[in-house]
Amino acid sequence: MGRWQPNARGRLAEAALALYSERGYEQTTVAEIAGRAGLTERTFFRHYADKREVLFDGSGALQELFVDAVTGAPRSAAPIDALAAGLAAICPMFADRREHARRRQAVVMANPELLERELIKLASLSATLADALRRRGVAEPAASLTAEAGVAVFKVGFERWTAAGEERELSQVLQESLTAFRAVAAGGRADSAPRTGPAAP
Amino acid sequence: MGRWQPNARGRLAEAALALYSERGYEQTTVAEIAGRAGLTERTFFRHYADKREVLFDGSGALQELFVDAVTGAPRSAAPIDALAAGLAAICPMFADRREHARRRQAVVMANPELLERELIKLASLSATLADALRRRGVAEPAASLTAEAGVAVFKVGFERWTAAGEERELSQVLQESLTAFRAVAAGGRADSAPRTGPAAP
DNA sequence: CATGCGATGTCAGGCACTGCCATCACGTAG
DNA sequence: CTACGTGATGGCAGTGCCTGACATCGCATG
Repeated sequence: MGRWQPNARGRLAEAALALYSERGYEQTTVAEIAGRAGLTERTFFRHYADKREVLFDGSGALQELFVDAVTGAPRSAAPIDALAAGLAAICPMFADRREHARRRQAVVMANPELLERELIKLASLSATLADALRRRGVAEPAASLTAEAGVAVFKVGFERWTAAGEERELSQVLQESLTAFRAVAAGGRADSAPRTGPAAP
Repeated sequence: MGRWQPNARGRLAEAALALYSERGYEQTTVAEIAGRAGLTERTFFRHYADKREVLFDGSGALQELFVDAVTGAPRSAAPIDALAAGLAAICPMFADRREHARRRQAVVMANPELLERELIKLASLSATLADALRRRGVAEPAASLTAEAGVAVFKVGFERWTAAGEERELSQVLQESLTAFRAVAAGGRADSAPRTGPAAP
């Protein structure tokens, strides 16, 4: 047996989520997280850059899956359809993890500092997606706008999935969000009433 | 004459932008900002909640302008057109302020902590816009997605405006971004080539 | 056994931010 | 004119996040 217990990183992440849930993010000190994981504060900061990052371990893998799927979509696919392929690719990552996602989502939404970190992760995803789209030949500002749209669909869909019942699959909710988005952008009223005239900025 | 120099808040904001530009955000201490404004560190924190907030004084007014215009759009206007009215309403706020916007933009983009704050301000704007749209009768998830789209158009357009020459007006750039966005969401290739088949998530 | 290496611990310190109390000019009641 | 309340500020101590420098310890390799 080694000198140290295995998986220190994972133990820190577990301890942090548990303590943030139990007593709140601000009321939890890094020393307490480290202590619960059987480590010291200094070691916590060797594994995670700061007190927030400990909740965002999987964001790199998510971004990689999403972007690779967009890059690998058929050359004939329109930008919005390449995005759809990316959304489909990340769904397996959350299979059997809805309960974990719910707990994490509750903690993040309850703390502005954590929400800020979540948002910059999504912005990083958006920037990388825009880059992938440009390599597919999409011009600006269409590439950036498409990427932002994809992230918006993911964000809204993911939130609805965590709030939904067990019978609704993530892939299904994301597909619905994408469909609703297409309708809105096309100028639909989204409330079954007829429309009349547009306005210009 | 009063005991204190007037406009302490504004002096702090000016000093902060100047120091963040000159020597960088991380290399600037709050005590230095306060000193440059002829005040103390303690007083800085009475005017601004933290070291980042000092760069976001106008965000409340921006949000108010945007949301009020969406709320006040004709009942007959589709959601996306109400958004266009909001985008038009905020343009005067930046008249003759492009140079200030450029300096601030450069500082914010160069520092992840400041970018996080910028993103949460935009998220707050998005949430308030979604609320305004729901009050107009727009259902979910269309309301949230439309709001996210509006913020995306503003973000992308604003960045392009700060990077553009003096002859391009903000209202013009925002209108172009909105048009590009509509095209992308409709499934356009955005690169003048014909499209073939879509994909589903 | 000697040596290097990797993960951890220990310690000192800077800086962001907060709570508490003091200060001081100004306005106003008496 | 004096006394008192008020609002913006200063001073100071304290907590917690985060970092740099150095020490420790088990393991692998020679």
